[in-house]
Amino acid sequence: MTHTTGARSGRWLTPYELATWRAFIETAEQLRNVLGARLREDSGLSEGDYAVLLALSEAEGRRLRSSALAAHIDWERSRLSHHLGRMERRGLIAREECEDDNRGAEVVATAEGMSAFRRATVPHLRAVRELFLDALTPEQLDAVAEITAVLRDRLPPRP
Amino acid sequence: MTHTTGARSGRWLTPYELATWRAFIETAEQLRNVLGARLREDSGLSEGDYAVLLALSEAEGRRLRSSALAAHIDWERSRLSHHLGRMERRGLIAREECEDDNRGAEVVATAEGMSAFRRATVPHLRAVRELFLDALTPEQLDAVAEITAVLRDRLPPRP
DNA sequence: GCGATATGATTGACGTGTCAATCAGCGAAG
DNA sequence: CTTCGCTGATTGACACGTCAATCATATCGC
Repeated sequence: MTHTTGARSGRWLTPYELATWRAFIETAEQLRNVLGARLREDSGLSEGDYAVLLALSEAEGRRLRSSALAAHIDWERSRLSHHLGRMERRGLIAREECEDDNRGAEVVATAEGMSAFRRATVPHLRAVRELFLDALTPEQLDAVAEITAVLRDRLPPRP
Repeated sequence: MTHTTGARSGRWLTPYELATWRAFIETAEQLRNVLGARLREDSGLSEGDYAVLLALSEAEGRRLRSSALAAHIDWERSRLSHHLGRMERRGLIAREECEDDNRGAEVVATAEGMSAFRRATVPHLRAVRELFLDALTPEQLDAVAEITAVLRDRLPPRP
C-alpha cells in the first residue's frame, strides 16, 4: 500500500496515514523498551542511568554541575533531581557541594557507577546495531535522518 | 552528511549512525509528548485514556471485557487494571460484572467518557496531520511505512 | 549594606508503567 | 464431588516523569 492508494492532503486521515503514524510511534517505543530491557539485563542500569553515566563519563573528572548535566542530556531539572536521588541510593553517583557556588551541587560518577556503565556500553551499542542499523539499508538510514530532521523542524521549541 | 561519509557495517557505530539512531528515538518521543500535551489541553484526557476510549467507542454497546480491551490496545493486563482504576475514579468509565463469567469484568464508557473522547478526536487528528503528515512528502511517508515494517520484523515477538 | 529578585536545586503530590504475587471463579481429572 | 490447575483480573511495591511549590544562596539596584 502506498500513497497512491488514496487522496492524501485532505482534511481527514486515511487509514494508511493513520496506520503509518501509529507504526512510527509504536515502533520507536517498542525499540526503546527492548533496548531498555537488554540494558537492564546486561548491567542493571536503566536508560536514564545510562544517559547520566554517559554524560558523566565524558566529563572532566567524571563530574558535572547538576544544571550542566541536565542541559547536556536535555532533562528537566526536577526529573534529574529525582533520578539522581535514586542513583545515589544505589551507589552509582555521589553528590558533592560546589566550591564556587554554595547553591550548586556537583554530581560525580562513583567507581561502581563507571563499572556498571562500562559493562553496559558494548552490549548496548551492539543491540542498537542489531535492532536498528542492521535492519536498514544505507538509503533507509539516510531517509530516517532526513525524516527526523523535517519532523523536528515542526516541533514547537522547548523552553 | 550521508552514508557515503564513513564505513557503515563494521563492528562499531559511526557518529552518523549514532546520531540518526538518537534522532529516531527522540523525535518519536517528542512527538508523543507534544501530542499528549495537546490532547490534555483540549480534552483533559491522557494518551492512555484516549486509547481506552477509542477502543470502547468502537465496541458493541461501548463495552468490552477487560481482557478483550487489553488485547485490542496491546496493553499488559495489570497496566490496564491500574489505568481503569484511575479512569473510573474520574468517571470516564465504569466496571460491571460479567454475566456469563463471574471472574470477568466488563468495562463501559460513561456518557462523560464519550463526551471527553468526542471533544478530543478532531483536535487530536488535526495535530497528527500538522505535526507528522504535513511535514512529510508522500515518498517520505512511504519510507516511514517501509522502515517501520522492517524494524518491526526484527523486534522480538511479544508474549 | 540591604532589600527585591533571580537562580540552582530539591521536594511533594500525583499520574503512569512493570513485575511479581495474589485471589476468585472455572473446568477437567480422579 | 473435590481437588488441582488454569484463567481473568486486581493489588502492592516500586521506578519513572511532570508540575507547582519551596528553599537557600547570589546578585543587582539603591
